[in-house]
Amino acid sequence: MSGILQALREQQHHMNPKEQILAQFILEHAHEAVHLSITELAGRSGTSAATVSRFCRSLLFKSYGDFRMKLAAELVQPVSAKPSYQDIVAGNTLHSIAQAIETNHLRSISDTTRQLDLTEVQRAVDALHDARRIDLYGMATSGMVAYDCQQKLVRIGKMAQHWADSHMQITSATSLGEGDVAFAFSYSGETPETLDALLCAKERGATTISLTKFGANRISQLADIRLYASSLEEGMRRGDMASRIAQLHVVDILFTALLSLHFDDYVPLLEQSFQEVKKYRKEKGR
Amino acid sequence: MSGILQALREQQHHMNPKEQILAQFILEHAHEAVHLSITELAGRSGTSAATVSRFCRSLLFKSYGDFRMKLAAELVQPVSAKPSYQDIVAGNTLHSIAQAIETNHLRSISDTTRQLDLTEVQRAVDALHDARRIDLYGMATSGMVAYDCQQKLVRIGKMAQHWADSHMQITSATSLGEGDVAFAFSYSGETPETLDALLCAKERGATTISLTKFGANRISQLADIRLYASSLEEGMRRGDMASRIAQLHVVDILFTALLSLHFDDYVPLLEQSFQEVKKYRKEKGR
DNA sequence: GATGAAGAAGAAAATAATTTTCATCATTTT
DNA sequence: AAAATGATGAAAATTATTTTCTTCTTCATC
Repeated sequence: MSGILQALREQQHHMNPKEQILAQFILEHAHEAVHLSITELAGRSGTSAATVSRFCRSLLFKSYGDFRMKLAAELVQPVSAKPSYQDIVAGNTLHSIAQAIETNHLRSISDTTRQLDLTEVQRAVDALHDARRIDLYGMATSGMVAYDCQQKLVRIGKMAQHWADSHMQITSATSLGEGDVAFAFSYSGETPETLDALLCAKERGATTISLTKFGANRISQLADIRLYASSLEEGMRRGDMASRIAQLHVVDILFTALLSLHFDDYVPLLEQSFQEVKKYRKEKGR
Repeated sequence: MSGILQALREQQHHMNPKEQILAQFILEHAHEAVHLSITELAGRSGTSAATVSRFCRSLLFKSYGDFRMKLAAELVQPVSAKPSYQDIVAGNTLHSIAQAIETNHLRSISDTTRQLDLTEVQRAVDALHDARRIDLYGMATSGMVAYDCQQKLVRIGKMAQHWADSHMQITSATSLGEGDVAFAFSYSGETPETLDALLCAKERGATTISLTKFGANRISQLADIRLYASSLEEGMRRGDMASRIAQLHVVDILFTALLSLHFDDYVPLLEQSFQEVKKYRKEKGR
């Protein structure tokens, strides 16, 4: 079980009463729900159309239609087609560990791709392309993803910075402005340091992009452009491993799209930086 | 190819002119089409909303919405149906880019798992567990992997260091000795800076581990314990993206194995570090 | 070649669906 | 207990979709 239904299950208990009822109905009758109009769904679940509409948008879908389509896409994949996420416990054999991690990573990549909103990707690509300066925020594991993204952007001549230090993140955010981009990475979407930096950047007029786990969270709520990476089930140990892979996967798609859409601008730079590294080594006597 | 798209292709030539145009557009931009409203689709395909509506109903769908949902469901392919590695060129659509990267990453993870030598993994786990100090070497993209590995090791109380700076790598390697571990990450297996550091560590008596692409290469030749991550086909552009994912995958397996085999030693530490981060934040007033 | 029948297609009207606004009610805070 | 906050549904506004109606084209027949 993954994605939308998973997010519903996790967030159900933090919802308003009627929204909980609605979430419960959808969880129990998902296959039926996707065929219902908003009014029908409201009727069947004992709520109102207004509540359903608000519900979808509070889960950060663009509309009820958007929600319904993404749910439908999620439901077509028969559960049997792919093994689901597996947790890791003490005393497993090496083989079962490798197997479980493989399953988690594969799943997390395909879930992420499936739920990727290409319109948002396009917007992110455009924002990055047009950006004067790019700031990347992320702590711990997500800091790594931010760093990876920075490396890629620098290689194509973008002015991109990542600060592992949370004070420097804020300091840097303070000097952003219109035409700049602030890109926040956070598995939970609630990391305070990352949130602060993004908020600061937004207040200065920078375009904000978020890459968080699926579902409503404070960081993506703040962002102009919202990207999501699949999350493991709540309570799963070390969910950040799969999440980090999924986030990198999204970064790869972004970067490749950026390259592909502006091939002539960037590819020569990339080639050049590769050659220069080689040349520099030769000069040192290799 | 199946269902709706197949039907469109077959029936296309028995349709009215505008419907043919519409069918053609949908066949060419299926993934885009499912995100469009009836008016948008009509606009993009050079027809009218009325035509689109009639088109859907003449194909025996209940409504445009019904058509759109079923098409969306059809476009989600099961993992098994995905092709092998794909290269990325200029001017691809976002969808094909996302698809290609997904395919590469999925493939690279399963290849890596399949070819993983669990005996070597076991040896690496033991070496890491027994290590007094662990040095991690890697440049650029592989530096990220090294950094990720360091983060994990530190969280379970290991003395692990990663230096992005090649001079510091050597400096640090110089002070290693028997009972220490030097772990080299390199996509190509030929990165001179990483090779130098590993060589230096080996000469001082440290146990050496390598994580490189498959096949003979100087770094793995030097290492006592050899791990491999799948590489994309030769000549593939930007193979380091998939390779990095594969390397992280191996790191995850290593780390999880380490945890699982010494559960009682490490898991409390991990739990503790997690709680401390939370507590520290609270004290700052959150 | 003119005439009319049949059907294709878009404009506009009608209908339906969705979102937003607004008023009400319940709950919590002061 | 009063005020403030927030949840909710009714209704209004907006938006999307379908149907109707009209025009235009094509093709068969005279």
